[in-house]
Amino acid sequence: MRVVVDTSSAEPLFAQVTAQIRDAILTGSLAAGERLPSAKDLAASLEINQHTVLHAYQDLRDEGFLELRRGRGAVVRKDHPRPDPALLSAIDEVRRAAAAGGVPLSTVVHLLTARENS
Amino acid sequence: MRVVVDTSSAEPLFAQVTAQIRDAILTGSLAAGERLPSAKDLAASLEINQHTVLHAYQDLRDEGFLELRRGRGAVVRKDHPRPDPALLSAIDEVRRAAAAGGVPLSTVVHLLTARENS
DNA sequence: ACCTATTTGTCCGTATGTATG
DNA sequence: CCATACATACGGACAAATAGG
Repeated sequence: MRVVVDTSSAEPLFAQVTAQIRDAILTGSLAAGERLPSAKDLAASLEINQHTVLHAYQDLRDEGFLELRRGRGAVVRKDHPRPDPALLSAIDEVRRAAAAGGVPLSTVVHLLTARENS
Repeated sequence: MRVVVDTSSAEPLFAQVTAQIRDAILTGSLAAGERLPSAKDLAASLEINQHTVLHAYQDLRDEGFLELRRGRGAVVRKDHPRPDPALLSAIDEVRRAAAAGGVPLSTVVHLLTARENS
């Protein structure tokens, strides 16, 4: 499981971790039942605080992707959410339209994520 | 808006705050559009940490009850979730059954909330 | 246009508790 | 009994958005 963080990014560190792990699960590179590194270890390897990783883990738990247990660690749930086929095709459509219009993906990401702060 | 916390309770402080505010909203004693005290102020009046209150506020935001804005504070959303009538009647049913069987509400609460740690 | 105070958002560090193995 | 690992709480610091003067 490869995770990287960019301290200079505007995206919060915990959100970066959340997004990457969520992605790893959705793409299958993190299999159901698989155990994640402990928050302490992952934090050490990323050189960030353990709480920041725990924040990410807890968000993923709330989203239904992880099961967290004291003393045991974080495990990918077997019944974790899977992307709706309609969503996948919609994403595909966006990718095609962006490519056709010469719009860089970074712009698409910006349009997609821009919102009133929450 | 009256909130109290019990430090000796097994329920986490932030969860106590979350539950009481959620309840106040659902019962209407906290009206939509109403502004909550700042996390700092509420924390001071409860003699707990500001972060603990913020944790509660952010949970309630995630549940759709509050809108949080920097510099502005926490406001009850106009379109906050309302209890499903089916849920309310189910709760009523539980209350009747418990009363009929002489089961104390504390037992019902225990049965209802007992679960594997999350 | 500027400055200040307020308020939430994030991150770090530390400490303690609790469940697991 | 002991080590591991998540859970909660406290404290401090700084950033960013908002509101008001």
